[in-house]
Amino acid sequence: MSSPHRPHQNHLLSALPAAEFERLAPQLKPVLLRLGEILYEPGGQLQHAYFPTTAIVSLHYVSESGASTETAGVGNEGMVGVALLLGGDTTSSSAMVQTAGYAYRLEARLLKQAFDRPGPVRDLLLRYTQALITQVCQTAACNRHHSMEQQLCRWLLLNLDRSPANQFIMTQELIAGMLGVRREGIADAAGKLQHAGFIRCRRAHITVLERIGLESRACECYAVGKKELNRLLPDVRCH
Amino acid sequence: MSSPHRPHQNHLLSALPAAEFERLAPQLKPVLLRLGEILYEPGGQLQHAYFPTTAIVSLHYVSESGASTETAGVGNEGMVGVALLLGGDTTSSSAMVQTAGYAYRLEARLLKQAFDRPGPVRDLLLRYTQALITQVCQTAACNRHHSMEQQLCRWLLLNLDRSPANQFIMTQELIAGMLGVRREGIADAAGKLQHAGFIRCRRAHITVLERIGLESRACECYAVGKKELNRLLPDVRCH
DNA sequence: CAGCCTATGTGGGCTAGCGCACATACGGCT
DNA sequence: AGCCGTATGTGCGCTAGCCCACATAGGCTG
Repeated sequence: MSSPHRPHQNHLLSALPAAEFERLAPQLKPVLLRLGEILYEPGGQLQHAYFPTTAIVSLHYVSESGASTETAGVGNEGMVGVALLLGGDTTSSSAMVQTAGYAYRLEARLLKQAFDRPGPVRDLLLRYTQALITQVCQTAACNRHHSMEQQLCRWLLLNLDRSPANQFIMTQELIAGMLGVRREGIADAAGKLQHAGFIRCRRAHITVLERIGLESRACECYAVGKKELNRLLPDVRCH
Repeated sequence: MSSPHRPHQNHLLSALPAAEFERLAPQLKPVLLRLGEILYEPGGQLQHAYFPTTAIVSLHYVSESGASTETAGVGNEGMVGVALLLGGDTTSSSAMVQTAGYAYRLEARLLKQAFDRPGPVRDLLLRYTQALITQVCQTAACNRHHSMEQQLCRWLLLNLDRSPANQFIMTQELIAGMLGVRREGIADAAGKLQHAGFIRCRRAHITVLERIGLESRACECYAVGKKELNRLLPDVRCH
């Protein structure tokens, strides 16, 4: 059956050996995440971890002045709530739902329990943590050196990989907020990509027409990051 | 005795319970790290972890075009080689010695062994990993939103906390390379700070005269990051 | 179908930081 | 002391991205 309620749509879950998966499965609760929903805020206690299937979550760092930047995104390739594994029960980041959809939720206590046992679950989660760190490092470098158009292309591609469709339902303002830039900047960059025929923008919709085009204009960060993810989580199918 | 060869000068090591420390101590080998030495490069196998005492190591992400950015620094508050814990034996970052000094080196195999046993060593290392992630996230946001002068102040303060003295032996060119900006930019920002009387620049030397001044011109990132580090590693004295 | 709210396109002035090109000054060396 | 290599100060033109202000145009609601 093709309901959205299949844990295997999350690549981390599907990479687990059958026995481990069966043990975890009854504890996973499918939840619908709504656009804009905050899964956790800086300083708050994390109650659950989330394994997105169709939802996409954005991890930000929000500075005092209110300016915010996405440090990493999490979709069906990952898990939200790595801080639970690392022992600080809170994070200084916040996690916001960027694309509405489904995720499987696991109670913090149960996650820790699964993680404390040596074995494939722990290994997988640790490797995912490294992949996440890599993504954040890349974002730091990308923020410093690459143009807005390059960053937008990278961002679209990253999220395309996490999406079942080739269309995002999302305002440019929201994207700008994610990347920590001005809306006008995104409008400008998106305009160029649209002229080139790579994407098509309608009100609150962005459709990707030519993926190759985006890849050619993205900075290397996208390709490098994807390669690294595949290296770290080789048993996980990324499309 | 006040030789540089005391593991306790590293805050992670000194935070371990005595019994754990004694177990690890014979496996720690003091090494002198020279300025510019590369501890590991992207893709290379990590052979050792390092616990700096007086040395400071800079973790970078180097992009294809050669442009590089520091994603985090590691001094006596931390450890170089977190990737060993996470299971990818390599990293996509590189680690370079930014301030010459001493560190204690631990073989990768022994580190993993200590980490695999549940207990304080593992908990501490995991929490340190989270602190490191926080630092990288901050760097990403800081790169996006804050001025060069603010970032320079943050960088000086971070490294001051890791230094026994109030002086850095280091060219401005090197600092620029770390931050991923132009040398002239650093010269400019440093010039302003010098005019204000906060620092004093001689050839390849920067002396901090008024720490408070730097704090007032740094972005919030410094204070927030330090607070978070203290929260995550409360048993570790940061001065 | 008409009205309104919100999303997107566009333009003008401004600043930080870049790239380049020198001038200068420090400090180790013979 | 004098030399020379390297570190630092400075200036100029350029561009990306900022802030602000407004024009347009989807698309939902009544």
